[in-house]
Amino acid sequence: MSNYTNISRKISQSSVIQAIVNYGPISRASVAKLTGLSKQTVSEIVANFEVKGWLRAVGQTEGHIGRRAVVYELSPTAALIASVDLGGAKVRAALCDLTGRVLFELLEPTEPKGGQDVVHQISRMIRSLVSSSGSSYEDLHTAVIGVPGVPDTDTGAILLAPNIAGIDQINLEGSLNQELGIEIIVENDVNLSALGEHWLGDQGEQDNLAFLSIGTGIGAGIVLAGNLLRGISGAAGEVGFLPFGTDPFEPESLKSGALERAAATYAIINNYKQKSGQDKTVPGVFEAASSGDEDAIKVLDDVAKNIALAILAIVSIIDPSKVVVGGSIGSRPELLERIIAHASRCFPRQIKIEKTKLGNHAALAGGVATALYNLHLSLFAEGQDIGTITFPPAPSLENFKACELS
Amino acid sequence: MSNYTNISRKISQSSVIQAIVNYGPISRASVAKLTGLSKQTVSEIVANFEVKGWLRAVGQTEGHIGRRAVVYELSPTAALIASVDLGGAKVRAALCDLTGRVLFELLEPTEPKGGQDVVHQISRMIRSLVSSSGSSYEDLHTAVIGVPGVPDTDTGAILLAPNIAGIDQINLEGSLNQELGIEIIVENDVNLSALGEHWLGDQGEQDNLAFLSIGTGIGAGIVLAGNLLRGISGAAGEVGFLPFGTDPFEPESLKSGALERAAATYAIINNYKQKSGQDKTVPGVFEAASSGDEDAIKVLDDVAKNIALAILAIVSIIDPSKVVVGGSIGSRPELLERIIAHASRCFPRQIKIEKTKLGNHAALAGGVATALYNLHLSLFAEGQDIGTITFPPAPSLENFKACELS
DNA sequence: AATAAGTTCGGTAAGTGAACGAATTAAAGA
DNA sequence: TCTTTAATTCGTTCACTTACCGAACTTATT
Repeated sequence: MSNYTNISRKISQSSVIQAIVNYGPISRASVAKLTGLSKQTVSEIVANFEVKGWLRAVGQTEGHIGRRAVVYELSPTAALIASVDLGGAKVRAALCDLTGRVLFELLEPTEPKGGQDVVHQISRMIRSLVSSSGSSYEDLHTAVIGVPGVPDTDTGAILLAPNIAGIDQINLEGSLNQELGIEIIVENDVNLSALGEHWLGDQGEQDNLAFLSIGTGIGAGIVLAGNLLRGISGAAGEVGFLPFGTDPFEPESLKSGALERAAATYAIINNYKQKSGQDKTVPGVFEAASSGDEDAIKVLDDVAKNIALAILAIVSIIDPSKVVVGGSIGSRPELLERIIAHASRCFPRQIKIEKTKLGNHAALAGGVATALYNLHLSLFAEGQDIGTITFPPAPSLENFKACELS
Repeated sequence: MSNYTNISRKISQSSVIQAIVNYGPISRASVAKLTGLSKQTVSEIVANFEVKGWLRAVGQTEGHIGRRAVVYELSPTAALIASVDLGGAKVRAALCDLTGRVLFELLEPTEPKGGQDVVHQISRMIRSLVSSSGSSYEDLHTAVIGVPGVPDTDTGAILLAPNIAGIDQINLEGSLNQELGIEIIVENDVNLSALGEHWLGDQGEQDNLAFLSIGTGIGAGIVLAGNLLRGISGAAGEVGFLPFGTDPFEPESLKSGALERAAATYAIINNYKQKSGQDKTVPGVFEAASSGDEDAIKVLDDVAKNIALAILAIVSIIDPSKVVVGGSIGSRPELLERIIAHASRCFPRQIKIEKTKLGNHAALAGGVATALYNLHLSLFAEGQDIGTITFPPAPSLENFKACELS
């Protein structure tokens, strides 16, 4: 209740947990040294958490002079979290433990009826994951849902997601919360991808990154000071509207965005048809380019040039540590090469442009990071924003690539 | 020393001061309600600060049921701060009290010899301001210096400031600290202007703003979540390199920036000469345009169009609550009109574009905000980043326009 | 014997709730 | 109209709780 009673304890608890999470199995004495707390305080806090099941003793040190130390770690199965990547074509869901390790993963085609049917599909998948894991459903704490659109925080609807029918007509967060009875966090998939790349990429080194997704549409997720940049109306990273590639003053650009008209799926198909007269899919154009088709090469080079300009704009304005490029089109290495070549010719400093490390698992990983962050905040700091909560350390990259279904 | 001993008190102290600063003369009982602390705790903290001279009783409530309350306020003269705007042509310096009120202001031409001579000039101006105020020099706590370049945090030199000779060869912060014996904060002037506009503009409503300065060069200051966005190499807001107006792939654009080549002082003079064959200053071109000179109108319209595209890029990427335009060129109302007209034709949402409210006092006001923030942090939270420190409320706008020398 | 881990004990800082005294206004009654 | 009483708020005092630390001590190793 009181201001005082808790805040000091919360800070101490939080730093103890941070130390244990970050420095693996560790003795209470070492935690005391790391945190600056006294040995008794650490012992008391650890004892409390051990009783509640969040921490467990896992062994003893050996080989050092002096008494052996009992080492503790976060009890991984004390809670479960679910991360779901809801796409226009596929739903990907993962069940993870408290350390972020993926226990089980599921991939299904998205329920074509959309709307409430998708809600049922997601909750069915999550329940099925929990039962395969053999855990109690009670242990499931949070689910993060990545969506290809803009979540409206007031209504819970997902706006600007043309690929999922009726998703702008329902309260996704509310419905899922009702069906699953756990905390639900809904976030844009590109934003989650940015967090995922940041979490598994260079967390600790830099707290700063831009993720550029190029596929059916173009969007960017921006991580600043470890947090997502959302903007005043949730539209930060709407780089599809950057004025490159097509005339931004044309009425058409006001609808779909000048850059999106010049560098996403539709543009590649269209531009190739205009040049060559042939109908080809996006992979088809890439294939044609690699076998020497001049028209295809020109089309892709134009895309690369416009993406390079977009990256230049991002870098000029926010100066991130690096730009990670992903999405079905963006992860093509032959495109990335060209992007880097163009970008290096129009910016005075070196820009770090990299391919996504996580591929189509980026949003899923970002969801796990978000859920873990949230869970740590609510469990160990009890909602107090202490300002020093960091993401728990990321598990290995491979962890998120176990399920290599397209 | 201990983690515990201080942090709780610091948080309490900080919230008490915040309440008093934000809610003007206020009784201890009200502070207790606002902060959630108990009355005794508040009394104790207020008593401590009153002894030290930071707070003072200023009267009693009257007319309400119940016992009269003694109301307290921040003692304005308990400390002084200085804000200096070091420009290529002029040095502007202001002395302010703890509430941010400007006590005295000075304006001088910048010492043309540059380097260490500028250091002497600044410290002489600050000392002279303090003696005119009749205060003791001991009361001066912090000076913030706004500079037209990038402060190098390692060496203390100011990079990319061609208008002040030798300023990249000296340690500005170190030298001033040695001459004045107080804390010195050196910051880019556009960044300070952004903070200033934010502080006096819509602080409280939105914690989010972009300031675009167009003059000899082009730069932007970006405030996100109430803080300056600096970027990984301190280059956030380097919008002069945005690829608009001239070909970004030309080698010349790598030096001075594509947009800067198309929309700053030099571009206006040059483009007008190319079109008309005549040499005119920037004010000359503006005058010609207003009296119907077609060439001048075209030149300025091109500038406006390119600025509009830059604003579009900023808005697409960071989605600020508004974009404030300033600088010697940017504050021209006839230009702003055109910028707004162009911008509204190429972005789907309404963009709030406004003229600077503070004019050439923006950087000065930003310096005051920075100094106050810093002072509050060090005095009342004793350096602990509690995460909830906000800027003290801004005084009236007019406060910063007292001295209307150009 | 030296060293480190972990516990026990006494003491301090900070903060709370409840009770109380002080000061004031509003309203009821003479 | 004047006086008394009730209601209300401000601010302090007091007893108690929580959280933490340092030092001394026990335990278990090399």
